[in-house]
Amino acid sequence: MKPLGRVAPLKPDFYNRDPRRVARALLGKLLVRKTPSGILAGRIVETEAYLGEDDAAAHSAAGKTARNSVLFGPPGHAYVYFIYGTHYCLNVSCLPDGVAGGVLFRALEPVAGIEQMAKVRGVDLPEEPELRKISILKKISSGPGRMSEALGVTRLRDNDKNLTSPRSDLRIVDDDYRVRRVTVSPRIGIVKAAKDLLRYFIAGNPFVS
DNA sequence: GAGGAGATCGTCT
DNA sequence: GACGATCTCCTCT
Repeated sequence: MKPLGRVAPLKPDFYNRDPRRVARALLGKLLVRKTPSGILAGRIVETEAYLGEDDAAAHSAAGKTARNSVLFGPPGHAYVYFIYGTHYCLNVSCLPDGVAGGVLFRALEPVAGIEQMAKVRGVDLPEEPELRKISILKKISSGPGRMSEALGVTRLRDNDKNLTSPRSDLRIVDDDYRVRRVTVSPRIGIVKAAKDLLRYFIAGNPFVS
């Protein structure tokens, strides 16, 4: 396995299909951020699919605006939005240029740069690895706002970034991790289309939000 | 551990 | 002018 910063990102074709399939396929992949002080990475353990103009809960439901235009663009681009006056959430666009759709990243299992991510999150991480309980590690990147802060994702910095470019400092890579079982449930925190089973997570993974 | 309220601002009505 | 694809802190148990 090459160093994480040198592994090629997933290609546009991976995202050029139904968001439900992308959301499921993204589980187990690594979300990687390259920074001057090192690599930050987490395994994707929880996602949600947003289907586009037919999905009442999706930002793209009311049509294209300046805010959501990335969702209508080519596949594999980052859609970052600001919510509740405090948090950023990261999505990736799906389907061909001109067709809306995306996948929200909801939780990561920290893999690399754990100390650096804990620091920016304000999480007090014990020196001794055996004292780093799951309950502490979960505070780093379990939840859409938390994982965005851990990786330094902002709208200004990352919105519309091409995650499939070899030059991108934010990318998704496959390290051949095999997901055993996926569970599906309703999406979190929405009112419209609240019953649709469009949330996907790795069964039994403790870092699910 | 559970539940409730406040934070805080860009976006759309 | 209302509200949201959330998180944290505080209180009560």
